[in-house]
Amino acid sequence: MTKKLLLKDVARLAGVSEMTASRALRGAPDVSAKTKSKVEEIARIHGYVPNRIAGSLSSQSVNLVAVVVPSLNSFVFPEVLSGISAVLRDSPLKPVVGISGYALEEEEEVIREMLSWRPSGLIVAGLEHSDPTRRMLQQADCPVVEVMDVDGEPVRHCVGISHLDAGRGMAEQILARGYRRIGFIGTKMPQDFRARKRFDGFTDGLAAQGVTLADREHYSGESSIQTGRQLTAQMLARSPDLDCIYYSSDVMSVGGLMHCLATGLSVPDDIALAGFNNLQLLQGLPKQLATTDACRREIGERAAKIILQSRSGDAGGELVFDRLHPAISLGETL
Amino acid sequence: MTKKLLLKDVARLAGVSEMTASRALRGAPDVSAKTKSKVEEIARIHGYVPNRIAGSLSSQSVNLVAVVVPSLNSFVFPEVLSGISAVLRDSPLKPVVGISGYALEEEEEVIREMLSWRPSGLIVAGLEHSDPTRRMLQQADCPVVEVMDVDGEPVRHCVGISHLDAGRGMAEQILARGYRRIGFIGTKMPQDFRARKRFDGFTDGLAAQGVTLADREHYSGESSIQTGRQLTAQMLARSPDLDCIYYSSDVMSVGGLMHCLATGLSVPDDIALAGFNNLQLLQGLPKQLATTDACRREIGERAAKIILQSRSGDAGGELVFDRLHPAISLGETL
DNA sequence: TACGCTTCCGTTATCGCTATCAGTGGCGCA
DNA sequence: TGCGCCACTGATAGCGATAACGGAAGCGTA
Repeated sequence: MTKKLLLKDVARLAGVSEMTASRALRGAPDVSAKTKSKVEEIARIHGYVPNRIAGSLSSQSVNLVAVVVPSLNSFVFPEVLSGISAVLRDSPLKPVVGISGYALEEEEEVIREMLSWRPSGLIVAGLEHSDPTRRMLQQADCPVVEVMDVDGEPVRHCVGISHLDAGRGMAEQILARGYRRIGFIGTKMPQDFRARKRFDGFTDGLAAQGVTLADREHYSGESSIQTGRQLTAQMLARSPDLDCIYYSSDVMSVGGLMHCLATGLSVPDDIALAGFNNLQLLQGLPKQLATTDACRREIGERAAKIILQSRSGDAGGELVFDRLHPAISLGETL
Repeated sequence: MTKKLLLKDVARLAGVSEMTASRALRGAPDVSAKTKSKVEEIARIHGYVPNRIAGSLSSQSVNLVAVVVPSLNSFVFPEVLSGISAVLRDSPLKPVVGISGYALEEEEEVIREMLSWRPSGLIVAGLEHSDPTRRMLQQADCPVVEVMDVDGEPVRHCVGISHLDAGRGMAEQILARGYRRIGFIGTKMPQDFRARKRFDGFTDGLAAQGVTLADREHYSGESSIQTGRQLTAQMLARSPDLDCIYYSSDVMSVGGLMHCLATGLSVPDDIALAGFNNLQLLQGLPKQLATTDACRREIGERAAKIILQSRSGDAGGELVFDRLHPAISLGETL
């Protein structure tokens, strides 16, 4: 923990001006190879770490992309992130993650914090925001992409899938395969807008063919295999005549499958199961669970590309509204 | 996207000086209640977002704690993170996550990037670093905590468990229950130092009682249930007389369990299984898998507390070396 | 009235780096 | 020789906020 080392120290030690040292370290042009290597050498030896706060203030540019997601525990957002990282990898931009915890007020706080660092872009999950948040997004002087969902009014760019359609689509598949006594297990609605949309789409899809939900259960807190298993057990105890359960998340449907394995229920003969997301988690289970792919990685990739494009000169840049089309895989449980 | 709004604009609109506006918005003292609410009102109406880059440069303080972990996909680090977040929640500090991808060069880059933002603290997973990284950590003028592991020489503070002991402990348990034909499935060593230590501890523990590994398999890439299942199938095909497999991660042992479920092998009668981490994922499976708790959340909490403490005046602050003691749970698979 | 104290607000000087522009020396060419 | 141009380097002026101090009222007390 020696004295703080500043650019001017490096410059002095290298026998050049601050400006030249700055240019050398940033790889800016107009520095002779000899000078450059001398400065780099000095910086390396002394372990100089530039102060990006000062640098960014001066250059009015920050090489960060803010990414705001509801949670990292839920298995779903890390994959969006890796899509983003992959695209940003060979660009000067780096992603920075903020967690909103499925709460609009917290989201507002996190986004305000993020924007106060003047990032080069902002990617945020979901279309639903508090009014102040929406205003911040509108006024932000960087590209903003709302991801995951397309059912609503984006502030600016948008990449996602229709969760309404996803729910509806699964309803159709389930009905087409003859199931009629159908249950639903999902998160408490106010927290997770996309889960609500899937639910609405699902009941819509059932209603279109005159079917109504036979049972439903809403839980709060993070989804987990255990919760899925418990709620499935409860629901089947309460409504033993169900022939199919639709879950708002794969993690939960895995729990359902575990219940069936443990109690000897045959899937899908005794009970059919379907989830949502197409999590990596589903690979390797004894039965391939039915699910809808949420295009998570692709959403991340596209969002990052939008940021890169709107940055690269293209003054303004087209407003992107990217609606991806998720594929249902029936697996072996429908 | 109106013109950028600066503090001076807010000040002008509120009819006060920049300094007063700054104080009002930060909740600093020496501002009358009336003036304060007026400034806040103006700021709110116009959606002013302070520029923290300028603010931090001026005040020489940044309310961020850098957290560098190898991955977010692996199920293990999100929980460390939530421990950190929980402790930091009611402090002015906020965690910022960086991903090192199990590669020392990338870690070096990420840490350099992080430190260039002059955070109030740095938490990094693991004790193994490149030389330049180690030098940066030593010179950093903020508290530094290396977490997860205690088998080695920390640069400064350290919170974690002994993975050597964890491996050794599991070996003892396995031997105590009479297993002798033992296999190991884990990640490729150069990538994951803690997995290697568990492996070393494990073989040590076996050797202490004259047992050697009957088979072993190393994979690269992220751990997954599917990989666990495949490698288990391969290993059992190759070495059908194994009576126990130890995995370097729970995700993998779940895969092993899935293989057994699918092929009708009885656990632990035909084959015993044990993993590591005590992931939440294990809850709700048909069989409770044997594992070692890695104290992930507690590690995160303690690390964050160290940061908070060394910040709060305590000039210097004691050097903390916190060795937690993980508990083995035998579950139903040993 | 004079003096001290508190309360509140403004002026000035950075913070550490980079954009900008103004040199400086060397070289080619007329 | 003189001029222009190129390659490189340095001096100056910010970037947008805050720290530190200085001052102007308002009030109580002697």
